Amino acid sequence: MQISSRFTIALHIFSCVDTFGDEYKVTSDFLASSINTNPVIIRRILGQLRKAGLINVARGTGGITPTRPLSEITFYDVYKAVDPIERGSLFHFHENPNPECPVGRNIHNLLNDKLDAIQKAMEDEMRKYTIEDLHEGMESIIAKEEST
Amino acid sequence: MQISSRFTIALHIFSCVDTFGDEYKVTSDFLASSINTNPVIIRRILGQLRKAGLINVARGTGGITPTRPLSEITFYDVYKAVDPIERGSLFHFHENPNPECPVGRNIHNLLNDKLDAIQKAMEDEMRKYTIEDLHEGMESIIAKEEST
DNA sequence: AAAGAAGTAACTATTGAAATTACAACGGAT
DNA sequence: ATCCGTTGTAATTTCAATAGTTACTTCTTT
Repeated sequence: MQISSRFTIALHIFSCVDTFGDEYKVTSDFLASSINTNPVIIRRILGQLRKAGLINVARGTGGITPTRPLSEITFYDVYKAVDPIERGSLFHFHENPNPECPVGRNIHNLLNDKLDAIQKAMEDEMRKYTIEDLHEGMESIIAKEEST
Repeated sequence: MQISSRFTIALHIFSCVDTFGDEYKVTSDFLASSINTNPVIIRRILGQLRKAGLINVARGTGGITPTRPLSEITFYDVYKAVDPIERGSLFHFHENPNPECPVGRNIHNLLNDKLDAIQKAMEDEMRKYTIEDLHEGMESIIAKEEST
C-alpha cells in the first residue's frame, strides 16, 4: 500500500506556483508538462485543493493563488485535501468479526487507541512541514544551480 | 488510501493464538470463523508471517507458535510482514518529472527527507506496541467480561 | 463574439484487495 | 503404510481505486 501520487503531485504544484507564479501564468498545461502527466489529472487535483480552501483557481484567464500565507499551509492540509480516507482512519478493520468469539468481539476496541496513536504520529509529523518550507528549499536549490 | 486489512487481521490472529493457543488447536478454519473471512485469506497471511520469521506453522496437525517472546514482536514487525511496500517508501512519487523544469528536476530530492521523516514517525510509533501488550489488553478485557 | 483555460463527464487500462474453489503436500494417529 | 485433517498454493472472479485520455461545457478576459 502506498499513499497516492496525488499527494506528491499536489506538493509539486505548489512548488511550481511559488516558483513561477509571478513570472508565468501557471496553467494546468504548464503543470502537466513539469510533472509529466495529463492536464486533466492536474485539474482534478486543483479541484480538490480548491474544495479544501487552500487555493483559488481563475477560470478563463488561468492562474492559481493560495488563499493564505504559505507558512500556514502544512503538508497535512495538502494530504487531507487530496487523499480523503474512509471514516478518517488510516487503518482498515475487517468488517464483521465473530461476536461469539471473545477475541472477535473485543479486538476492535482493543486496537483502536493504538492505531489512532500511530495515525496521529504520522499526521503530527506532516503538520511540521509547510509550503513555505518547500518554497524556501526550492529557492535555495535553484540558487545553487545557477551559481555553478 | 487505507492500509490493508491484512494488518489488523494479523493482529487478530496473534490475539487468538495467545488467548486460545493452550486450550484449542488454532487452525485457519478456527481463525477464519473468529475473523469472519475465508480460511485461505488466513493461510496467506500466516505464510507472510512465517516468511518474516515471526511464527512457525505446523502442517498436518495444525497449530501456530510465535518464534520469539511476545514482547519482542512489535506492531511494526507485523506491518512489515503483511504490507510490503514498493521500494520501501510509503509515498508514491510521480515517475518522470520534466528534467528541463527547475522544479521538476529537483522536487524529488527536496521532498525525500521530509517524506522519510513522516514515514519514520509512523513506524517508530508502531514499534512502541508489542504482541505482549495486545495479549495483556485482551486478557484484561476478557477478565472484566467474565466478572459481570 | 472569439479565444484561452478550467470544470467535468465518460470511458479505458492497470493494479491490488478480497473472496472462493480446487487440489497437492505434509504429518500425526491408527 | 494408510488415512485424515490441515496447510500451501494456483487459478479464477469480483470489486474498487488509480491513472490516463478524449471530448465537451462553462467561464472570463479581450
